Amino acid sequence: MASKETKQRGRPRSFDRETALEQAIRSFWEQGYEATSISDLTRTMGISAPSLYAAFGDKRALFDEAVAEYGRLYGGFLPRAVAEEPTARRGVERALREAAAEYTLPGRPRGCLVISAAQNTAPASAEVAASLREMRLSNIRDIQRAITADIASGELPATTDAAALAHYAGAVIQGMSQQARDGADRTTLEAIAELAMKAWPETETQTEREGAGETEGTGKAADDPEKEPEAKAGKTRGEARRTRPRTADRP
Amino acid sequence: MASKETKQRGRPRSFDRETALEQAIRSFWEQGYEATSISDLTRTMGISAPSLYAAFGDKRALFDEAVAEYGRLYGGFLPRAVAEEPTARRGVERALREAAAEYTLPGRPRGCLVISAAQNTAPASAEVAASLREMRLSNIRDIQRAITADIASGELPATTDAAALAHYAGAVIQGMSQQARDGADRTTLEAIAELAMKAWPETETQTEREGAGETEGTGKAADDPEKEPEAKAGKTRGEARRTRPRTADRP
DNA sequence: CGATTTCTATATCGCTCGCTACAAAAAGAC
DNA sequence: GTCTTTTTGTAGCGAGCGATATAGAAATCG
Repeated sequence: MASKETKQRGRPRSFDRETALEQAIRSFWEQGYEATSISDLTRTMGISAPSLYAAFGDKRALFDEAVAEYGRLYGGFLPRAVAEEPTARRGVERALREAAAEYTLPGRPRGCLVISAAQNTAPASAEVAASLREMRLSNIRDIQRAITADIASGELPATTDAAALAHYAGAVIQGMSQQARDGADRTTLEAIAELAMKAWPETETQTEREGAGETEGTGKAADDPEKEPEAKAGKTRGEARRTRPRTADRP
Repeated sequence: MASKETKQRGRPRSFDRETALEQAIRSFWEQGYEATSISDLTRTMGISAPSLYAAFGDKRALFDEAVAEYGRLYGGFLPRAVAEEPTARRGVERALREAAAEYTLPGRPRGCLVISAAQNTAPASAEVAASLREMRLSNIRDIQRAITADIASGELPATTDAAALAHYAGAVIQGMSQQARDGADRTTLEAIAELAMKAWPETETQTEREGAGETEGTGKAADDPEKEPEAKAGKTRGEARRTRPRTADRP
């Protein structure tokens, strides 16, 4: 099945679907779901309404596809950082640092589409709001899972309140998104992120290790956001954190 | 000067203007500016459209009045806390604590109208968005001013980055608002607030400092020795409640 | 009592919304 | 070429938007 040899029969599409989707992402990212009208979309995507509906379904389907692509291209840094770093602290620290950069990159809408595109939602689009809220809660659950694992492994004190710490980190990220929309620059957001990490509980085994002179060497390279496509940025990453080396940092 | 003794000449208004405004606040608070339609408003306010326009002007004027009244009734706790507490730390700490309560009070829309009602804004209402953004920035400037004063007085280390610390506090508050909208309960928000304060710089003169009497400590000493036993719904009127004296933060 | 003033309800206005018929246009299949 | 399939632009659907014209209802004034 799925032989792509057969040529399209009818008149070929005169626009690039991915480019058009990219423009739709920008519109939704900047204005949110409700406030982005079909005529906004047809203008920025450079196509007519019937072409839009033929290629993407309806407004809701286009938005869903835009959100999925947004997660693949822009918004996946948080679950990625949490999944890839060996400790929750470093994961959150990296996520906050990357958020500071991602939320303020020149030439992009500011802040996080998922955080901001659902608000101001009329009852008619309650489904959209609920869907995006679920994504935000899922991100917080991801963080909480990492924290719980660190408590179990002794990386964090047994007295740590995992849920509270996770919600704190989520709040800081959401607050940073809000402030980015309000014009805060990258430096300001980075300062916020750095301050926020001062609230993180002391590492249980802080004094004993620290011998491995890793410090900067690898961190610099692993710092670059949006590098690997990360197959699916979707949710339901049940055991995504099994990559924890648990042996300090660097072999 | 203007004597209100003169009786109204025509047919008297058949609804209570303040009650109607209160309902308008709820609608805008829950749904935001854009998503709240005139028919939403006439339904919840219990009046017809012409009555609404006669009593409040247009939708924008009604919203402005609703925001002003919101600040008077609900949203003024942050500037109040910052202004009334003797130190920025205690001001922010109190503001965060009050935000946790205010954002989740039963029978009220969740979160902060100012933070959430402007997002998802179409170009047509750019003015509204700009106006609310300016209010958020003003709140952050208030915090920053208090921090700068504390640095000058030696209450905070001279190395403290006032702007960064202020933006951090603002981000935490905005993140808490977002999470309140997403269903976080008061306990969760309080845990976030408590964690956030662990990032606050150590007080310079942590041990003594009580009798030295800085200038502004004159009348401001109305910093209430615990008299109110945790007033339940006592939301307004800046009575500074405090669970423990300023000796230490940790049990 | 009219006369005047002000509020209320009905019934829209012009506009934009998301969405879609419709037929011409452009390709492969025969 | 002719037929079939798909995309294209035009043009417009019903519904809801913010805002109003109009006329009747309810109060005070002389």
